[in-house]
Amino acid sequence: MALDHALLVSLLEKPSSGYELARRFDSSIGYFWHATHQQIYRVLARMEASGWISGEVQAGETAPDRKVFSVTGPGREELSRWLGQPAEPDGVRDTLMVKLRGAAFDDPARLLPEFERHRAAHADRLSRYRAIESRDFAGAQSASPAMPSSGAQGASPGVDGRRSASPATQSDSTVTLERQQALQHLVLKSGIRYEQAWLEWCEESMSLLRSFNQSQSTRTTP
Amino acid sequence: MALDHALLVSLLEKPSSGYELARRFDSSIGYFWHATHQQIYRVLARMEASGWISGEVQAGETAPDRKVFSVTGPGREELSRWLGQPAEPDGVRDTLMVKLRGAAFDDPARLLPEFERHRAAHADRLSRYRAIESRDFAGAQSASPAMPSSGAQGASPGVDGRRSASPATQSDSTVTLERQQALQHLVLKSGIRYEQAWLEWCEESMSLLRSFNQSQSTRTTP
DNA sequence: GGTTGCAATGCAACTGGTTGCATAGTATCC
DNA sequence: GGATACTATGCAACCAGTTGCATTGCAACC
Repeated sequence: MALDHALLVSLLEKPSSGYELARRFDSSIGYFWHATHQQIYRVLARMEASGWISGEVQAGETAPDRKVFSVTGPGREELSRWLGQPAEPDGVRDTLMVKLRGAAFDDPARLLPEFERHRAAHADRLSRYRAIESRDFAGAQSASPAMPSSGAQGASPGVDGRRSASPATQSDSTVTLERQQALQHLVLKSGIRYEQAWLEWCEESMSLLRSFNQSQSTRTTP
Repeated sequence: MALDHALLVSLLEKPSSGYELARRFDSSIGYFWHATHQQIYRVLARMEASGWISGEVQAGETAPDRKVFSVTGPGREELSRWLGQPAEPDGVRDTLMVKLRGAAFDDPARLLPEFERHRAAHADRLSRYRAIESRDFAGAQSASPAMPSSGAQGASPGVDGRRSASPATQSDSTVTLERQQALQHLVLKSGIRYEQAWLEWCEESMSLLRSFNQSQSTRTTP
């Protein structure tokens, strides 16, 4: 499984409590790997048991206690091992595709509201990515071709771009910040490309669905 | 869950046995929704129990017996209900992203072989999609911008494009073939766009990784 | 001073998905 | 005629992921 390793990476970038990680997974890393707090707590417990991470309880004076985890030597080794190990490309799983094909046996135009919603959600993600990019990776922006890009420029949440990495607390420090940044930028750019492609496709799909709506709008329910 | 509905759609497109579905899920539908034969058999059993599908055993004379399932009235209703119901956009889950971020704490160049493999896999998918498109949707091809697009033009497997749909056996037949085809084409186009975007991003990533390789190649293992 | 709300952690039960194994017939290869 | 491979189905055990609920502590609201 890769949640373990996603958490290891996250903890290397910044030692954190379970709660913090869960919030981080709602933004930054969570854009390409999601997990609930439940799952995170369980995996953290497991990893602590196997010695990959160690937790230290910080008694909060003005806040509840929190258990902050950081990666141990064995944890780093495990990560390194995992990195070197080949893995199958992950398949895509998009429910909308199933719905599209299913719509052939129903009224396709009924899907329009659903597409509308998804378009909004993806447009929102895209604009958040762009905001992060211009905040944390200014100077090397992704090219942005002419795109509709509706509203939604809400302030991006606590994403850990530039300011995240623990300064040099980590014992060995070959970990140059530039390197880390460049890699994080790549990940972000993948998200941007993905959302762009998705939105273009969405526009195309919606036109088609609309055209169905106008011509033959038979069958409301079988 | 959506596997149930993916199977319903698949069975509407063509009544099939579990085995057949499993093979279909290795190609066509499986490009955007994967499942093992185990899972498929289990879900089929469950759906038969709830009356969404009904199976008929065909004693094979020259081959082993097979149980062919087709969608019932209640099954169609369930599909229709599901189609009308809003769903959250599915999140992306790509292990490579985790690895990229993790690579900052290891030697990033070690990821190159992995990227090479993934590039090959994605390039392969893309060319299979294109093959299907020109076979089944000739005349309305996707625009193909200048792309490296390595070799691998292997014959596409038994994907159900044009020839799939059961002619008019289905009781009601408002289901025009053109409509079904257009929707299937959309799904395919989404796959094409996705793979294109992925490959472009992959090239960019590999250049960066290579540049790391040349400059500072410190740290082989921590 | 009770209510609402958020930070922080966790248990328990369930569902979805994976892995490993078992079986049985048919076809083909050498 | 025995080995190998593919069609076709399924059980059992396990692991990953989700959902629902419970608790404690602090802060702020009115």
